[in-house]
Amino acid sequence: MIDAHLKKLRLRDDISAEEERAIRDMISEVRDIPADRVVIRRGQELRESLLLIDGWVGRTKDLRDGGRQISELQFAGDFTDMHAFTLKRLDHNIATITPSRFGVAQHDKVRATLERFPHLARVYWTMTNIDAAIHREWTVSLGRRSALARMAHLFCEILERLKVVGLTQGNEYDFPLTQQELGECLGLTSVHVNRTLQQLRKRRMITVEERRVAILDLPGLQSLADFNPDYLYLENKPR
Amino acid sequence: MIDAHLKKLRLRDDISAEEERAIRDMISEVRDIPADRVVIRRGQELRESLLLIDGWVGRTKDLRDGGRQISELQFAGDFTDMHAFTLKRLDHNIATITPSRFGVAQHDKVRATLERFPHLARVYWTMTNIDAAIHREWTVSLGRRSALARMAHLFCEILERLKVVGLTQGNEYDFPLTQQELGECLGLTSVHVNRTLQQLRKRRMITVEERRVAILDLPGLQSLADFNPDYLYLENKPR
DNA sequence: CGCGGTGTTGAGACCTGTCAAGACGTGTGG
DNA sequence: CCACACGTCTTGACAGGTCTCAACACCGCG
Repeated sequence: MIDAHLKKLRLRDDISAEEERAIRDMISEVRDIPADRVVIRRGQELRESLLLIDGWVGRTKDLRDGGRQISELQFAGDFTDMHAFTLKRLDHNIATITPSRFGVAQHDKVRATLERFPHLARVYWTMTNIDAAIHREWTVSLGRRSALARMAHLFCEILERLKVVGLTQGNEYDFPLTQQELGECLGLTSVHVNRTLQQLRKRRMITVEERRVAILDLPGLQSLADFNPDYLYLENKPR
Repeated sequence: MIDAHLKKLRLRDDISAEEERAIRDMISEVRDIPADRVVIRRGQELRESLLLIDGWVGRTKDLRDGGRQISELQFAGDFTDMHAFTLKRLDHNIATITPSRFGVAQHDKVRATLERFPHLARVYWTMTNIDAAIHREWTVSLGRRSALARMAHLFCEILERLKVVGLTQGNEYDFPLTQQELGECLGLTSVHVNRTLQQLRKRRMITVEERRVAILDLPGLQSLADFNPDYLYLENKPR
């Protein structure tokens, strides 16, 4: 059930059998949430963190004018709010995009586990640092890349991240976002998302249909996006 | 010398005298770097982290077309690359904006200290999580706010962060960025930065002169920016 | 069968970028 | 001490990318 999570961790560092047991023991409960729900609300005091077992989830912030910005997408295997273990409340919402299943880890239990296994503390610290790295790359996208390159970049990122947890088939993956939501990731209106998608299709780089993305020309897409996967830290090192 | 750093930590959690000694012991050396230098280069293997003692520094990423995006600013008291302790290399550069002084912490020493004081591990984890929160807020700025609101927001953020370490005088602070560099933070060209600054001046919200910012109408600026300091976690809680 | 959400298209407006030129201050070398 | 180069700030004219508003097609679902 948390296999995707272990895959994600083990891509970055070795996890012993004992540590694996400790991780499994942290999850006390499973919770299913429908699509389009705010699971964690900004500011709320938190005593538990949620491990995403299945579904797509986003970190979102609402704006005064009714708009919304998604600052990161999350997939199976991601601890959506491990940072709440230290922050105690979040500065953003956690909102489901699809129906999702979460494992619940009580902070008391997390704390005991991480004090017993300082190495695991470093591993989870690494994971939140990778989240920050993803944020930085989005900052670059939003600040400096054109709508077209920005969108190409996002499709490249999602491919790499889903690969880690075995959710790709070749260069294809399920893609449940509406054009509206895609725009909320990219800082674009849904109208412009629509036109930009058409450009990617016309260039025969991707197809998007039936909630599924197929990347036809990955090198071309990566080059268009100026995509360099270094920021995802897809490498096993002792942490 | 690391007083600003301790102020920053103690704003978020209590640090015992023993922990303070351990922190001081982590710093083995002081290093002075001139302005406009890349201190840490993307990808470089790191065995130490740098605590900024004095000066202004930015996390930067270079683009194919010669452009540059700054994804975060850092001031005295900030550990510029504590995340390298777990990541082992960075996905971005650390570049000085002004001449800067750093304290050096060897990772071996950091590791021993944090294993001895698990509470300090959580405190530093908290700090990197706050960096991530700042990244998210910049994502919102770049994705959804106008040039004017984005700039107003940055001036509000800098005021709050400098206040923590005692580098403000009322609502004024030294501000060493060129308009070019300010544009690299905000995803704007220097030409547009110039025009946007003029708007802020015309509205009598700020003055910027002689490398110094004075905020004349803080409530107005915050409202224009839709600024909410929650994301800076300016509160003392046990971590 | 009607309704709401989603995707698509068009026309026009507006924000921001591009290119270019000049003013100003500062540091450097002759 | 002057001449000059250089970086920074400023301004203007224009281009272009993205947004806004609007309308319509399509589809799943109650």
